[in-house]
Amino acid sequence: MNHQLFNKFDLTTLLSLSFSASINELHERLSESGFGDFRPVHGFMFKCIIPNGATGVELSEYLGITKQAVSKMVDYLEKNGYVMRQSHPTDKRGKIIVLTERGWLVVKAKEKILSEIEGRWSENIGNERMQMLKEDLSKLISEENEGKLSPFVRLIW
Amino acid sequence: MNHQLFNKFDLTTLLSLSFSASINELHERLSESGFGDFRPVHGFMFKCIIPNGATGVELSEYLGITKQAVSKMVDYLEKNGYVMRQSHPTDKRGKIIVLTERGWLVVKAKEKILSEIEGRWSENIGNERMQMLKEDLSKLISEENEGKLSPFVRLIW
DNA sequence: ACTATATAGTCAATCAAGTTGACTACATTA
DNA sequence: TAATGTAGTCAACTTGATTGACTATATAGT
Repeated sequence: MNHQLFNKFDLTTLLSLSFSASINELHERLSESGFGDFRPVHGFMFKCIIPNGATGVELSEYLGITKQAVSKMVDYLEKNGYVMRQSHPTDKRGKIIVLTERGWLVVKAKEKILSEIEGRWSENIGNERMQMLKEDLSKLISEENEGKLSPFVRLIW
Repeated sequence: MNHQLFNKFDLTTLLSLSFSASINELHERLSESGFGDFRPVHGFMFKCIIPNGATGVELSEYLGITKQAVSKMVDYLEKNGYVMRQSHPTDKRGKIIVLTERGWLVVKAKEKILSEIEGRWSENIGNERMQMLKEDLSKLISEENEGKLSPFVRLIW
């Protein structure tokens, strides 16, 4: 294995390529499982919807995009059967977005595939090194975000 | 430091967040240095142009996008003074895209900023751990790509 | 040599996922 | 109760992709 070939890359490039590899495989396999209409952008949103639903404004803050963009994304996901809009229990203006059964199915499928990928990578570099890797990345993220989860980027270097 | 907060995340999420953190800081600082019109998508293309230029088709294969998309991106970069189209020495159909002086300036600025970020992160987790991290990521990428550089993804999980 | 086909690049129309601004309905505060 | 704020949607626009059609030049087969 000539991973020396990649050793000249800066950390940012390595992060980009490893992230891409993971996300590519995930969505290829989701597509094979009948979730071809579920796109990479949707996954991050689901994290905020789980487990108790979320309002549009909550989602827009979590994702760092406008509420209008969220609204359109929810239109798409509702049309394709992944989520539902429910009326808010106390605020008549508000709606709560929750997962449908199909929504939960894609979440389960995602978790299964990602843990398989992570498992395979663990075999490659070893369990201890995988543990270290995750710990170190966690530290870097918490340094950057001063401990709280922050918006992400849709673009790449 | 509560990086335990992030430890529950799967590897893919950790890669996404750390990549975002890095790319966000890079482009904020490039913007402050007068390269606000240089966007994250352009960086990956530059890697292929350096050092000897590249044709449109080469770029489209490298980036995994269509040659039409490349052509439009080159229009933009040419308009903003980062690249030039030169005629191909042997193929009258072809053009070679090369960096202008301003193109080289942004590359230098990028390298400086990224190495500063990497340096700061090294102080955080330690030099040895940083070395391990890069080694492990390199291994994962070379497993996935069977040793050759492959297209990337513009989307996120 | 000549015709077939393949390739490099561009143009035009469309799409996907974001943006800003305007608006309605409901909530909250003074 | 009047003034202001907030949740969500609608419409128009932007950016970075796409597919399909086209021109000019290269290359391969006979």
